[in-house]
Amino acid sequence: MKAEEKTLDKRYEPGDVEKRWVDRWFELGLTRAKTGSDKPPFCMVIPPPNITGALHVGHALNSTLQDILARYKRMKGFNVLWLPGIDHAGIATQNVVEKELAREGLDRHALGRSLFVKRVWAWKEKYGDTILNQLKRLGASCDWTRLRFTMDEGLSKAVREVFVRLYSEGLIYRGDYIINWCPRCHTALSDLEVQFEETEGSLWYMRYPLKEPAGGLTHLTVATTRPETMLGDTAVAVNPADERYTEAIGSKVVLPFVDREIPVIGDESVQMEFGTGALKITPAHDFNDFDVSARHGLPALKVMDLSARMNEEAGVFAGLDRYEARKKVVEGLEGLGLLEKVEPYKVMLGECYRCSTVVEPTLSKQWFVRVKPLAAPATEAVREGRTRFVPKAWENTYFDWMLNIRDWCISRQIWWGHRIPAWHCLDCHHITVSTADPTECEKCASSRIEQDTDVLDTWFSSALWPFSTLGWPERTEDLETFYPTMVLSTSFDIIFFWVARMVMMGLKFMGEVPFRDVYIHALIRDAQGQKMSKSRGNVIDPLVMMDRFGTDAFRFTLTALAAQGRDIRLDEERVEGYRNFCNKLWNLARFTLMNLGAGYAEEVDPALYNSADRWILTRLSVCTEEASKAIEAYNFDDAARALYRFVWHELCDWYVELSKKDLRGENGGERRTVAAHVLSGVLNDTLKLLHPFIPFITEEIYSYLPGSGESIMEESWPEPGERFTEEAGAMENVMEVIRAVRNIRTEMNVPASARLECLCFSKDREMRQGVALGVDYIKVLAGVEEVAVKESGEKPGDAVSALAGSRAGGRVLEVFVPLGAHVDFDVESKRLKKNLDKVMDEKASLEKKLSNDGFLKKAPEEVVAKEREKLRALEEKREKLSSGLERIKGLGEVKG
RNA sequence: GGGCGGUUAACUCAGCGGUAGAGUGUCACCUUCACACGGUGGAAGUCACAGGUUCGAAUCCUGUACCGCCCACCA
Repeated sequence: MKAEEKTLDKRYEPGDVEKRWVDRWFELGLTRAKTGSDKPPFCMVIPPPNITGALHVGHALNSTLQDILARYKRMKGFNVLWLPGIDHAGIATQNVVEKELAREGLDRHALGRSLFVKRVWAWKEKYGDTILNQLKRLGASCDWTRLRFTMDEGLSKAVREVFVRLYSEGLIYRGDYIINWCPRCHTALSDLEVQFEETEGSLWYMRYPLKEPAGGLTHLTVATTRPETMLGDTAVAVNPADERYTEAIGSKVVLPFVDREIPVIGDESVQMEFGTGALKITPAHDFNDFDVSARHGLPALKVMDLSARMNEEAGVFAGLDRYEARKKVVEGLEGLGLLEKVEPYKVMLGECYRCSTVVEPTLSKQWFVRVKPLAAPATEAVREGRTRFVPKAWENTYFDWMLNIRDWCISRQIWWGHRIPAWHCLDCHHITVSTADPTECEKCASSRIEQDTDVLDTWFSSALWPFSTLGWPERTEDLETFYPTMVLSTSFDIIFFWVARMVMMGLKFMGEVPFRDVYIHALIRDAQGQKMSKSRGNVIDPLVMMDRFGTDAFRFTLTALAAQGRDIRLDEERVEGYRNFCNKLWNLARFTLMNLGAGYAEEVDPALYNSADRWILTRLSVCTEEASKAIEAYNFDDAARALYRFVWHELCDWYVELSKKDLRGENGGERRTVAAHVLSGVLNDTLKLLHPFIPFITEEIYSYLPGSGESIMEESWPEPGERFTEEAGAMENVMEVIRAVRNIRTEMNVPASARLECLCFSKDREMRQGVALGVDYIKVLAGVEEVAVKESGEKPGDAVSALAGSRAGGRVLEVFVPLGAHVDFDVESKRLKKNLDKVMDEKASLEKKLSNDGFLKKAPEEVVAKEREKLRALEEKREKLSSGLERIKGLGEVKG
């Protein structure tokens, strides 16, 4: 891969380079974690993407940030294990395969369970690694040899072990409860799998006649958003404190259509102000009603089947879909004169997170995890800081949820997933729960046993991810070495689904938190701030971005935008900007390589460094420290920005320009050698610093550098080097002069051909000396032919056509440009006037401040001193400006 | 109904007690031997609004407005 004589293209073309390095890293085994390493361990588990998934920007961001950590820690000398994996994604995958079957005119019932499951496995073999390849393409430096799948053998074992242990401790139970039912997927859903959508609905006021008049009432009017559920009503509830209905409590109403007599009960949960203050109770189809009925020992009556069609209990409505039934019920009531009124009303409708079908709360026999006993230690762990959220604000979200947590419905009526390890005895109905498949009932020894048909919620296996992937329940070396993991990086929307449950399970089964830090990254929106969604058509496809701008550019964009606690608005233009940055880096490398040539030396005596060398080395040292600190604090955006600024605005804009003469050999062979050495050294370190962010281009460039190893991944992370503060400061002053002269040049329309002489004044001796050292640089970079550095107060003599004041290190530095050039007096005097006005303003406010007793007394001394110094400087500046203005006026008149 | 976050240059965002910063865009000039995916220079902001704390507030506190998210069983 070395290309001694190869000349690099002017533009960096990412395509081939990226492919080549993905393969190369794998060949070299550089991303593999070592067993029995004496390096300190650093482990992260990847949030396993769904096998049905394709890489979206969220994955791209999260994986990029984790990759930065992994690469950084590796270079820092850690034994890094970034463990990859994929999730079997129960319902999602089943849906995909069912759709495939539908295209063939089949359905899963036609196939039968075992064939269907085989079919899903086949699908997984074929398409399951799509997203993994996309992650590889993104540069994710996972240990791909340790890839895990939530349904592989080891993990399935862990799932059974956990289920059995929780069951035997009474933390898993089976029972009839009201759950969220998806009538399309035909399965129960956990609370979290239901998404609420505000929908325009109606509030129907319906009259239920009282069996016998009570307290002057002949009927009760109830308000409901779901008239069809009245068929399953088993009571009407009113608030016992509601005087309107006091006498009705204890009496009965007759339910229309079905002529069922149901009691009127008193329950404090009823809001008197809402509707009529009378609430119909449908225990089998409403969460709240279920609770009320439980308090009063009421029966529950299901009136819908698994597809949300009305069942035989619904009498004449049987067989109708719930919405048709709603229409018919309303019409029927109207016919009976029992519909009092209808009001428009906004309802929050629960929808299935997979298929958006409106969920039907249904009474059903399901398996549950009793979470309260698990939640308590999980809350405690975060409170004690054993697990830390970054940004910390998310801890409150976590606590809130833990506090109000409800039992977790873990059974799903689908076929794809971990089947529940419970066997029902057909003779004695005992349930045998076991890690190994039993052959007989553990109670009556009957061999007539059947395994429960339900599978577990996908998140059940995900909850074990941090230890199941490391080999648990075996006590493997990986488990010993890498648990607890160091960081979990994920998005806020799965704090409940996943993070909280991992903490609970980790504490329960490992006795230790699963990770030290939880980094919650930003949510990516489109350029308009809209959430990306297929229906909006505003999805930015990471693969397209990577094709068009290169993976590095895309990664760098995501990183630079990843400020903590804030959403990201992703705009293509940003990616383009960072693509340009990559190109800039590429050309910096080209320039460096072009200049290494014969004079290049590996070692150079530091005593030979000049001011520019020492300046850039100092800046590099500062940048190194900034980047390291920022990564450690998860401020990836700060790190990216610091590096961007350093590369472009310090290294390229200044050092490269400052060193050009040296590199051309115009200042002798020694200078040439030293400059080449410094430039290539700085580039080398810069590449290392950038590598975690933009791995491909840095590897590629690194491979061309003399003395480079097989991969930049094996290099150590740079430590901040020696800083030459004073000399770097002097260099900054020189740069200030250069900028000032350039400024004058442009603003005064000084033609390139004009001879420019420059006079620099300062009272400060050190500054004068510093600038004097940079005279050569000023000449070259500002295009000035003569430079003189004088003590302030000396007469500028005849060189009075113009001047510019500029601040440098809090002191005023002046640059006089002599006659000889064409000078536009009009423009110049305007500029001076403007500057003067600005200075006067600043001065006025400073004077006010300094005449303020409070300020003088309370502000720290150094602040006051600083302000005094500033005022003095301003005063000087003002004098120069006004005298300059006077002189220009005079000249203008003479000339005119 | 609770809770959280946002409001800074045309756009996207940093800054979070000492009178404003970046990138993109824009304007002018530059086909200079790393790069026009480039260079140099410029213009551009009462830091949402109103009060308060402070010698001093974009920055802290209290309200208001508008945007966005999360949670919640008023049917």
